[in-house]
Amino acid sequence: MAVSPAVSPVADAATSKYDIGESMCPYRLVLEHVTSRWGVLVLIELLERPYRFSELRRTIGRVSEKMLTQTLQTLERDGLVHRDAKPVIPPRVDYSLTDLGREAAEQVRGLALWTSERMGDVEKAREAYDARKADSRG
Amino acid sequence: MAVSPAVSPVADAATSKYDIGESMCPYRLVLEHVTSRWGVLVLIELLERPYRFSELRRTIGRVSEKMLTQTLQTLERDGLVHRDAKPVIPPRVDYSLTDLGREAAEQVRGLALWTSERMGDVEKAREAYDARKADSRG
DNA sequence: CGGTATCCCTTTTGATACTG
DNA sequence: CAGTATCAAAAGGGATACCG
Repeated sequence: MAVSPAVSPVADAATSKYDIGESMCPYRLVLEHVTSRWGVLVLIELLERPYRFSELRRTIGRVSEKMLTQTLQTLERDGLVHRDAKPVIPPRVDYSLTDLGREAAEQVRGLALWTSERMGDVEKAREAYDARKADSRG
Repeated sequence: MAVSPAVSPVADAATSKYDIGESMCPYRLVLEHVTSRWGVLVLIELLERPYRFSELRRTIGRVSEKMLTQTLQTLERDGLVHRDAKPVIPPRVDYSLTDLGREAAEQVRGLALWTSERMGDVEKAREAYDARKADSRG
């Protein structure tokens, strides 16, 4: 790749008509990083303890190498995750939360915890909603 | 549309090779709804007060009608948002949080608040990261 | 092992036009 | 006003191959 993206490690798209990405308030961007599909899970797992790359991959499950790499790099760039690459063979890289990352992860965990606690209520609401819909359609 | 989607108000894609969507644990789904790009913003705004559809649209800014509709319907189905459609002409629809939605919104607001407070630290981390990268590339 | 580079399909999002 | 329908663009995400 010629020019440094410097924005996010998304490698593919070389062309983008307009870069909404960085032009939106930067605060929204961080929020999207920590609430991203894999960001949420990575932060919560790392709250438990440090993890190696493939250990994290196994724990989260069904995440591709590419997405995990991308997620970790984004979080590292935001200063939430610390990457510790040991110069050994075979390579060993440990990921852990920074102090900043721990704060973020705790917020995220709060949300995740609330979700699992209230899951039952949500499912009941969904059933009621679907029943109302089915009813109104005859 | 022939068959009822009943899953999510995503209208377009009639075909999907495999439905990962609903096969993942339902808890993850709720989490994705409340942390979704527009879900976060809708919940936070509604925490302030009830809003009408287009009022919400203007307040959030740069959200398409389609996405706002979709987001609101998803949150309504999950029992987080209450939709009050008055049978008047022109139509008037007010959206507000349910008790469950208020709890969710408070969690989300906590995260958003943290993000805006720590934004400075994140930006410093990014600069440091980019500098390290630029440096290591010569 | 821990990545990076590509290719290509899927899902999401937005613009636009239209309806009750 | 508050949506729905449709289409095209963009982003997300996975499979594979390869490198240090």
